[in-house]
Order: sequence, then C-alpha cells, then structure tokens
Amino acid sequence: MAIIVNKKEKRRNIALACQELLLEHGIDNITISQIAKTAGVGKGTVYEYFENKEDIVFEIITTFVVEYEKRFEEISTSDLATREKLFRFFNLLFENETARRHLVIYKEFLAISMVHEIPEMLRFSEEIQAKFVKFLHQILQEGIGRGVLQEGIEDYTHTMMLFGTGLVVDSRLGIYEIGKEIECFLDMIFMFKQGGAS
Amino acid sequence: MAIIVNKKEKRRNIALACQELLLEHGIDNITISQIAKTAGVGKGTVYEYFENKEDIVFEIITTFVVEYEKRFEEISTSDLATREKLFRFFNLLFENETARRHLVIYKEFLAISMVHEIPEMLRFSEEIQAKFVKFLHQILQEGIGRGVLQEGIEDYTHTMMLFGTGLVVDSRLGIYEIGKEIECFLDMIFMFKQGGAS
Amino acid sequence: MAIIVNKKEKRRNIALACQELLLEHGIDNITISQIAKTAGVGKGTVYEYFENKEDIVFEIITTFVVEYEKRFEEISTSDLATREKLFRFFNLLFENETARRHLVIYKEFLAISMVHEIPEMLRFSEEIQAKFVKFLHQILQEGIGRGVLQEGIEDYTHTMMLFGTGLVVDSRLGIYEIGKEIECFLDMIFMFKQGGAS
Amino acid sequence: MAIIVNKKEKRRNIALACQELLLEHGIDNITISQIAKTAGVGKGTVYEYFENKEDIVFEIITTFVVEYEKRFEEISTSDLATREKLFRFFNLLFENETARRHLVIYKEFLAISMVHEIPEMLRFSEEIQAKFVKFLHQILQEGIGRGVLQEGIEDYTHTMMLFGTGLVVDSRLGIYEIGKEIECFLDMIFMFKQGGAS
DNA sequence: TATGAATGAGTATTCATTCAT
DNA sequence: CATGAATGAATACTCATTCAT
Repeated sequence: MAIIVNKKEKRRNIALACQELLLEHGIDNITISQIAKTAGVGKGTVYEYFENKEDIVFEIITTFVVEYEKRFEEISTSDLATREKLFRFFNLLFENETARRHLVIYKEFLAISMVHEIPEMLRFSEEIQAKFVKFLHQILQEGIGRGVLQEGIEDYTHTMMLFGTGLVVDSRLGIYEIGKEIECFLDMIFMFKQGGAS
Repeated sequence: MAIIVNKKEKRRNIALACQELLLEHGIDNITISQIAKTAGVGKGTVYEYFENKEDIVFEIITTFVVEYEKRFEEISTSDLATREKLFRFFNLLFENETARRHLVIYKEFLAISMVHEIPEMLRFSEEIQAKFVKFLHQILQEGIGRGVLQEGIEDYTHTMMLFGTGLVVDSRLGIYEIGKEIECFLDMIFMFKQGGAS
Repeated sequence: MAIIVNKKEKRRNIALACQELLLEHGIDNITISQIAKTAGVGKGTVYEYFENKEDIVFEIITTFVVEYEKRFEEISTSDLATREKLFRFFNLLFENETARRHLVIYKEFLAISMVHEIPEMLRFSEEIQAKFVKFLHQILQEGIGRGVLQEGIEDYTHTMMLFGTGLVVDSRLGIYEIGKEIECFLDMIFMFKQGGAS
Repeated sequence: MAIIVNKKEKRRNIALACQELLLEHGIDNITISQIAKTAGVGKGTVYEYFENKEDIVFEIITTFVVEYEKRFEEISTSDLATREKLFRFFNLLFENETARRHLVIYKEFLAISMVHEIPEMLRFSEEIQAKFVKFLHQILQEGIGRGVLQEGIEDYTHTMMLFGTGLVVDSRLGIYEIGKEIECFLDMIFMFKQGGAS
C-alpha cells in the first residue's frame, strides 16, 4: 500500500519549519528557494502543496496566529483580575522581545492586507478578529459579572478592538508609549463603573 | 542671465500636477516616467527637484495632507454641535468617494511607514498625528466648555486617535461598519456626562 | 527526476558562445541581453551561472586566455630557434588580424584592471603573468642551454615581461613599430653573449 | 575698451583650479558641475572655454604633465650619477605619496587612451613620450660620455621607455616590486660595459 | 560674456512560477 | 510524487551638454 501523505499535514509541516525563517527575513524578503531549502524539499514540491508564495507565507503566519489564539484564550480563562486580563490582552504583542518579533510580521501582514485587500486575506483577518472579539467579550462579561465593569460595556467590544489595531499600527510612532496608552484606555473603561469621570 | 527658479515652489508644482496620477496608480505602481510626463518635464528635471522616487511620492502625499489639515481645521472651528464635529472628524476619510480614494493612498502610505519605519516617514507621521491631536483636543475642550462632555475627557485624546487609526486600518474588514462604529464610540464618550453607562 | 546540470561546464559553454560577441562589441558595450540571446538562454539563466556581468565578461576573457596559454606553450615547446621563439612570444598579440582583435579586448581588460584594481582581477592578472613568466623562463633557460644566451639572463625574466606589457599598452602610439621594437629588444638580450655592445 | 580675456589663460586657470579635484575624484567620477563650482564659474562658462568634458580633463592632466616635464628635466640636468638619474627617472611616479596620487590619474588617462584611441589623446601621448625619450636619451648619452655606459646603448631608448610603461601598468600587481625591478633593469643596462653578464 | 535649468538615453538584476524528466 | 533548471518582465537614476535669457 502506497504511503498516502496527508496534504494538509505536509502543508503545516513545511510552514512550521519556516517560522524562524519568516521572523528572520520578513514577508517581503523571504524567497521560495529559502523556504524550500529550509523545509528540506524542492521548490517544485512547495508548489505541490501551495498555490503560490502568498499561500505559503499565509500558512506560516497562520501557525503564529494559532499560537496567539492559545495565548489569548489562556488570558481570558485565567483567574487574573479583569483589569490585568485586559492589560495583557492589549499588551500581548508588546510584552517582550519575542512578541515584538511577531509584531513585526503581523504589521507586515497587516500592511499587505491593507493595500491589496485580497479576499482570502480579508476573510482570514475577519476570522482572527472575530476570535479575538470573542475572547475580549468573555473578559468583559466576566468583569461585569464580577461587578468591576459597568453593564453595557460589552457593546464597546468592537471599539476596543479598533483601539487595539490602532495601537499595533501607531506603536511605531515615538509619541505613543504603549503601556501608558493601554492603562489610560483601561482607566476610561473602568471609569464608567465609578459613575463617570467626575 | 540665467533663470532663477524657486526650488520649493517647483517641487510643489510638480507634486500638485501628479496628485491625480497617484490616486490613479497608487504608490507602488507609479513610475518616474509617468510622473515626469504628467508634470510636463523631463525625467532629469524631476531629479533636479527631488532626491529620489520616495521623495517625490512623499511630496505628493504631503499635498493631500495639507488639504486635509484644512478640512480638519474647518471642522474644529465650525459652529457644529460637538458630537457632529467628532463624527465628521473620524468620518472624514470615509464620507464620500473622493475621500475613499484618498483613504487608499493613506493606507498605502501607512503600510510602507509601518513596515519600513523610515525615520523621515515616522517624523512626518508624528507631525501629522500631532496636528490631528491638536484639532481633536480643541473639539473636546470646546465640548467640555459647552457642558456636553465630561471634564477630564481630554485626557483620552490619544486613545481616540488610536481608535481613529484602527478605524482606517480595519475599515477594509466587512465586520465593521464605519458609521456605526464611530457612533458607538461617540456614545461611549458622551456617556460619561450622563453619569456612566447606567 | 530533475536534470542535473554541470554548472562549470554550462558556464564555459555560455562563455564560449559569447567570444565573438565580446570581440564585436567590447567589454563596455556588451549587454546582458545580448549575452543571453547569443548563448541561447534567458537572462535569468545567465544569472543562474554567473554572479553578475563582470563575472561573465571575466569568464569569456578566460576562454581567450586559455587559448593563448596553449599558444604560448606551443611556442615555448616548439623546436624553433630561441630568438624566433622570443620574437613570437612578444609578437603573439600582434601577428595577425585575429590576434589584434584579441589585443583590443586584452587592452580593455587591462584598462579596467588598472583603474579599478579589483582584487579578483588582480589575482587573475597575476596568475596569467606568472604563467607567461614561466614560459618565458623556459625559453630563456633553453637558450642558455643551447649556448645562444648568456647565463644569468634568466634573472631578467620580469624585466622582459614588463617590456612586453609596455609593448601592449604603447602599441597604440605611432612612434613605435612593434616588430622593430621587439627585434631591437632581442638584439639587446642576445648582445650579452657577444661580450657586450662593442 | 572692453576687457579681452585671454582664452588660453582662462583655460589654464580653470584647469589649475581643478588639479586637486581631479586627484580627489579621478577622471571617471569628476563631474562638470564640480569643475564649474571649484573653478568658481558656471557650467555654461566651462563650455565657453572647453569643447567637452574630455577637453577639460585633458587640460587638467596637461598641468600635471607640465610639472613632471620639469621634474624630468631637473633629473636629466642634475649632477647625479648616471645610474642614480636613471633610477629616479623610472621611479619618479612611485617615489612618494604625492607621486602615487598622480600615478593613479596617469593610469586612468592611460586606460582611456588605450581603449578609446582618440586621435587627440594619441598625439598628446606621443608628444609626452617624445619628450621623455629625449630626456632619457640625454641621460644615456651623458652616461656614455662619462664612460659608465656602453656606446650604442642609446639605441635602446625606446626599449627602456616601453619597460617604463610596463612598470606603470603592472605596478598594480603584487608580484612586482618597483624598486627592485628598476634596479634589476639597470643592472642589465650597466652590465654591457662590464663585458656582458659573464 | 555668463549662466544654470532642463533634458533623456540606456541597462543590470531579482525571483516567483513552470514543466520536462 | 519530487525536483530544480530555465525563464523574462519591469524600472530607477546619472550627468554631459544645450540654449534661452
């Protein structure tokens, strides 16, 4: 019986093998030749499993996203204080050197996605966004349940996500200090409960 | 005697002549040949007034930014209701077809700026951001003075700007509806005055 | 299974195919497009086998040098009279129309090598020079053995090579007549044996 | 009465002002703009006095040649020993840092002259060569008169000049040590008098 | 006489993708 | 299944020279 290689699995294996390569070179500078060599296969073989370069880069990024989904879930299901959870949620891509390397790739992905508006990428972004919205929503609900957040605040989940995106994009500007901006934002969120800004 | 040309003015003239060209082709697809032809000068002449391609594209974008600065100032100094001003502020790049064409270029610029972090571009972005922060701040202060916004809300100017950036970037995703998201965000801002979300 | 190509051989084949092209256009005017077309391959293929334009021009020149090495060796191992060998040695690049076309390329190479002093070119020149020194030395040794040249004359091999280089470079000047200059030089060399210039 | 500027003198003045500039940048990298600025005139003015770039570079080099003619004459008319004179003659372009900077320009000139064979340059080269031949001839004649050189050696003046050219060209190769090569060559020249190499 | 603004030709190089074996 | 040799489109930039003033 011939060995049937699970196509999906092989895709993932090639992608996993190239995580570090992508972090090293970035989306624009990574080449198919490097990918093939790093994955230990021929260039033609890469094209057996992937439609085009975009497709493979995409898959590698997916491996990162999967990791971060876990991280977000851990945060949302942990027993930390609500405010701490929210801080970690927004700070996840900035918290250390490793995260910041991932941030670089995420920004590259965002840049391509912004400019080219490839349907597949958009769908992918929407899916990710939806998942993150879900986790954020959970944290907020729990905060309301715990009595530390005002009821109705969950209506602003989208608003918060947009703030998060702005944070990623504008983190490059010296005028913003990530930690401080997040704290400031959280102050605003938590202020409702205290009866407004008075 | 030789002609003395005002270098700065010629730069601006060439840039102005190429506004439409940039909107048509985008930052990545515009070529020096097109620029020269459109501006009605030789390629060499372009290089008399600009360091390189980046420099000229930059200048064209600047012409747009200058226009928008005026628009933002008009909004902030108009006699509209505070909420209306804020809505227009955040909606400016989405309000009509022309604006959305400019949005495309702005996103391209943002994309490059995000990925390449060229010092000059960063400085430029910071300057723009600073100006917009100023206008936003004015609106907020006025709102407080008018008694429609809670005192202290001006501390969240940065937060609001980051929301605005997120709006620009994530406007490509179908899950967000710009107008609705802005209204939602404004609801949040104005809710403080009403004594929280209760 | 994929084709395995002998990289070194393909390099040589491309280079050989372009010998005439180089003679026709010269080092400075030859283009990669011409090279690719002449060799019957795509431009990209040329870059599969060569680092850059310099590299390929270099290889073509090498094919000429290899030919001339053979010629020099033939001269040095022939059974001609020593004086005749020496004459042919110095006259090799001037002896006929074909040789003079090669001379043109050699001068172009020399010109680049002189002005840019690229390490690789220098090494190459030194290697060639060393080989020619060797052949010249052989001829001289043989002449001494045959009793037509004075012992010790082999110490002047370098001097003779420098004369040869000067001949190549200054052959462009009307005040020198190659054949005569060589004969004159040989007179000098052979005069020692006759007990000086007396 | 209008001031009549002596065209020839203005040419020389511009050329003299650019000596250092040429040494700094070399023939290939010097630009008309730099020349004009350095000479304190407009680009158009340069073209009033010179046909083209070649013409001006040419004139600058001529200023150097004029200097060296003096040096050669000094050597040939000095009261040094004949051997010392000859050594200095051949070593003049290598004797110190300044000379070596001039050597660079001379090699650049030689390179262009070799490859392009522009009639004007050839004539110029022939003139220079003729002058140097004259000085060399003087030294040799004097040596013969002094009884340190064999009669008839003056027939080899051309040969010696060709050796000198080879020295300039091949000085770039590590296998030659200028001083040693000159001494070796002189040994050969002076050996005749001693009755051959015996 | 002096100026300097305007000009435009010309070419190396990369890398995603294909397809013969 | 796997391979890797072959491909070719597409574009920024320099600088000598001219000529209107």
